[in-house]
Amino acid sequence: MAENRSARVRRGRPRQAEVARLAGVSQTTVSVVLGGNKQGIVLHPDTTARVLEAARELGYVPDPAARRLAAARNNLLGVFSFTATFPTAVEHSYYPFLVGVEQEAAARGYDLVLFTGSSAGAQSGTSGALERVRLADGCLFLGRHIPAGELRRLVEHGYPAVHIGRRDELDGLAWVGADYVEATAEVVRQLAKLGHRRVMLVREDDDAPASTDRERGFREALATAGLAGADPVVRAAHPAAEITPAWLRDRYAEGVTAFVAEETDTGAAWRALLAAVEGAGLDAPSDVSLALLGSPPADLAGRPQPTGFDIPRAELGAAAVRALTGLLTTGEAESPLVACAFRPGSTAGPAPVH
Amino acid sequence: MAENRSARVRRGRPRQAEVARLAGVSQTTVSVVLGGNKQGIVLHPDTTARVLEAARELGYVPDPAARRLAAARNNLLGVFSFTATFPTAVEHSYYPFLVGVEQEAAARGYDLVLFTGSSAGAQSGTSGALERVRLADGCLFLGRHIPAGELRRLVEHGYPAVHIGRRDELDGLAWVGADYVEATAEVVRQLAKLGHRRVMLVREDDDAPASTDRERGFREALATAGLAGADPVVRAAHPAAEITPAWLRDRYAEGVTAFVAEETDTGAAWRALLAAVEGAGLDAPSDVSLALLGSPPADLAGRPQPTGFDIPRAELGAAAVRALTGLLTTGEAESPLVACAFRPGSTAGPAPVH
DNA sequence: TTGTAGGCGTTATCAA
DNA sequence: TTGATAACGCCTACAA
Repeated sequence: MAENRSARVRRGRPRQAEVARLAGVSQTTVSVVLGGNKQGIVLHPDTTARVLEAARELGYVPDPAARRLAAARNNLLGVFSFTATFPTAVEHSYYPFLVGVEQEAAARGYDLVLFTGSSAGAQSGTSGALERVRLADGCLFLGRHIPAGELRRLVEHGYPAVHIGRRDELDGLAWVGADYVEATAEVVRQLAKLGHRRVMLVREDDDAPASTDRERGFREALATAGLAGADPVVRAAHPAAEITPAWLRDRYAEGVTAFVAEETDTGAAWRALLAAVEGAGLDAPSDVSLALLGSPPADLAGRPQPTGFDIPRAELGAAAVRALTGLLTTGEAESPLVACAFRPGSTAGPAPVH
Repeated sequence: MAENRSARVRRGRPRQAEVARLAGVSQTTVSVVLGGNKQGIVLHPDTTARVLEAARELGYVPDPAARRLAAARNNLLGVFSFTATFPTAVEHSYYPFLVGVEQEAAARGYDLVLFTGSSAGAQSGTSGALERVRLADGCLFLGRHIPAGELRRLVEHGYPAVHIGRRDELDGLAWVGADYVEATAEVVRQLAKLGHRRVMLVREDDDAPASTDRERGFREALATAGLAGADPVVRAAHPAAEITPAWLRDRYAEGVTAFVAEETDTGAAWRALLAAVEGAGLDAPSDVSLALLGSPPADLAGRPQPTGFDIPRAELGAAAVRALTGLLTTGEAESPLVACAFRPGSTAGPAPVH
């Protein structure tokens, strides 16, 4: 019987009606009082006090589903990642973003719901998994490969959504992202200032915005510095195989004195660059300068700090929450770009007299 | 007006009633058909087909809030940690648990609500922060210092709660924990098998269950192996200061050939042990054998694998979810102990002929 | 100043 | 086989 199940399930979960009974008022009054009395209704202070006390005593917490259904808000923010949020391999995790998300959400009085729709346990690709997020007032999305169709549906229906990471292909989807263009340009400017005239970028063979933004910043800064020349960009599908000591020696012989690597999940490009330099019998930063457009992989954290920039992941998470709450309250999101801080590091130095 | 807001929110989002109208059936029939007809009601195939077709045509997707409200369960599990769930300082301390929690929750169709001790609900008053977890159907707790008073209140109210880590002092609180007693005993047995007759345990000066369990397993195994002797346990409040090369040399001179360290947050005991052995001019495993009751700190991951055991953190998280969902559905939790796998490692070897 | 009544979208019961 | 009808918990005009 429904009665039985309900009674069992809601055991220990008081409802407004019970608070009302205890306080000796109507359920409506409880709703008004606990709702902060936005309507400005004049209530007797005693009534208010009794209701609050009763709610406290019972440990009343509003049911999020009911709140949402009544066309009100939940104070729940969703987080949905297209891969598991906590994958076994820490290096693929969104943990650093969550640090900022959690802090900013808490500061603004929102609770966080982690929708597990796409973790390993769930039937992957289950269509409709995204719909669950509608339990929350709005949702943050992250991950490389988004189910565009489902997400589009949500956005078109006016559901507040913010993607962490630039995402232009979905019209109307708000996003926050790191300003890779500017951050990369700054790295190039620094190298130019150190006297480097020929700089090369090693990037993945992937057209993610994060990659193309870096390349754009790279090329623009080269042009501005008057360093445009032979094609300065290498796309490496398998960096370890392509960025060899021989390759590096050839570039060096041609006059290239600085190499810049894109940050990737595995850090493959950076690893290959380090190995190639060592294999070529060269030294950074005395012979060649190296820079990394992002952070080094965890297992290389002990090595000398790469010159480059840090992606402010926590700050991005916080900015995403601000954008989402902005969408929720004023209907408009704030500026989507977050600056990356330049990291001097110790892998770049003055260009050698060649 | 409420009408307006509701209308705006559900714009373009068909309801079962509309599917019913299009299919020429009642809304109930739609619910039954789309719900997979769990009740086994005999339906005319044509009816079913018409409903499905109408739903497809309209792009019907159920409203998660309404669904959860009607089901009288939100399928929301809380995860509460007294220190920030996403600590920046303590590197990923809860991360491994969350991996298992997320997977198991996803597999069972639950979403996660993330709470932190410092910020839950963002109320300025910290007291009562725990009450917010009632938003979820049940909650997982982790961390060393959970406020017992508040937690007791929840448990006494019949709120389903499971603690990750043994926690006996709170009557009626369910928990899951690693079987440190057995795992530690196994390490001692292995050392005994290698010929060690005198083994010492270095533990923290803290009475957390995780510590006392290890000590118990240690002593029991020693007794069973007939190796009981002078007090084999050292409590070190500041391992670095107490476990010195001189101290180690003295023990070695007394005939101690194997040292076992407890795993701690910082890995201080293990660090001190390694440093002391090196400082004493000894080598592991040729001179002395070392074992670690847990995993090494991240920055020592490159070093040789310590002999010892791995705490199955992900498995613990998963077990906690199973226990909690068991509480939610059948009212009873399953077996709380999870076995740790012995890790051979390379820091222990045959006892030297002394 | 407080209470009544209706509805949000879904599920489940029970009569037709 | 299908269709009223009543919850689920909360919010909010509106009446008292």
